[in-house]
Amino acid sequence: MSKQDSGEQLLAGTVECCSPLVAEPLSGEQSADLARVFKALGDPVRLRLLSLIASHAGGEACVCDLTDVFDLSGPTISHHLKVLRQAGLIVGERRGTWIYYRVLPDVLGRLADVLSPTGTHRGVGHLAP
Amino acid sequence: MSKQDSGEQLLAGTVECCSPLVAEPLSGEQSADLARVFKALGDPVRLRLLSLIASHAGGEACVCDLTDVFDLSGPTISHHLKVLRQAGLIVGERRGTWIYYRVLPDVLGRLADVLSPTGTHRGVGHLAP
DNA sequence: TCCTTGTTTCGACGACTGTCGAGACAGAGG
DNA sequence: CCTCTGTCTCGACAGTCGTCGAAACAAGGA
Repeated sequence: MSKQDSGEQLLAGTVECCSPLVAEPLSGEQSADLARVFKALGDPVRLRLLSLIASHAGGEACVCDLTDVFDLSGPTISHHLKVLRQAGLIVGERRGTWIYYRVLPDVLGRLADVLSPTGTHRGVGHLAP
Repeated sequence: MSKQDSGEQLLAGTVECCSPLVAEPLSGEQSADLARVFKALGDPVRLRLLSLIASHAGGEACVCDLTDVFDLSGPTISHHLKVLRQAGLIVGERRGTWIYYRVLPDVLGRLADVLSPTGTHRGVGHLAP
């Protein structure tokens, strides 16, 4: 356990399948990978954390900003941040006393692609050049 | 309780918020509604069911087609279909002996919108003919 | 050095979820 | 009428999840 987390950013890589849900049946492996990310999004607190971080000035927010928004204990917020981190949706970076979290936009774009009926989600055109 | 299910298609209506996650912080209510739908998508079996239905010929599939794909009992498949139904993602219609399920494309499009970094998901212009 | 503040990890608890078998309901066809 | 097939509902069970308090770790300042 020399690293910070176990499988930190693994999921972000696996959700690279760009065929939309409605076009062809998902394989067992694809659906398992996607489900992991959707499960991370399937909690109101995590969803709000994600949007708070993403919409914060500079695209990043420190934990101290996030804790005050909810009526939840610090450890609980930390737990949700860890889940989002392990899903490859956010990354944290320590700068001095505080830790700043930032959203990895590619994964969101790919998820949007999968959900889109057409699969044509322009705006993330530069994800795999 | 004269209807088939309790809150069958309620969620489909509430997920009409089109401001993307990354643009502004989600309210508590918005995040709760979105989380319900994402939670429904947060299971590999349900994700696969959804794509099997959506990609099936004619845009619909009967339960008998879906059951054979998985190593799961009938009641379990029925349970997952109910969850997808209650999330407003699919609808079922009985025709003779079999029950056919169909995907409601609007919700998927709106979810794609929310996840998209730009929020520009064209293709949902003609959702209510 | 010690102390204070910010953040995470560790156990523990109740609540929810996925799965199953048994049984009930709905149509079709004798 | 009865029977057969397809689908759903009902309980029950193990496993997972969200939450908390206590404690540990990290960095800065007196």
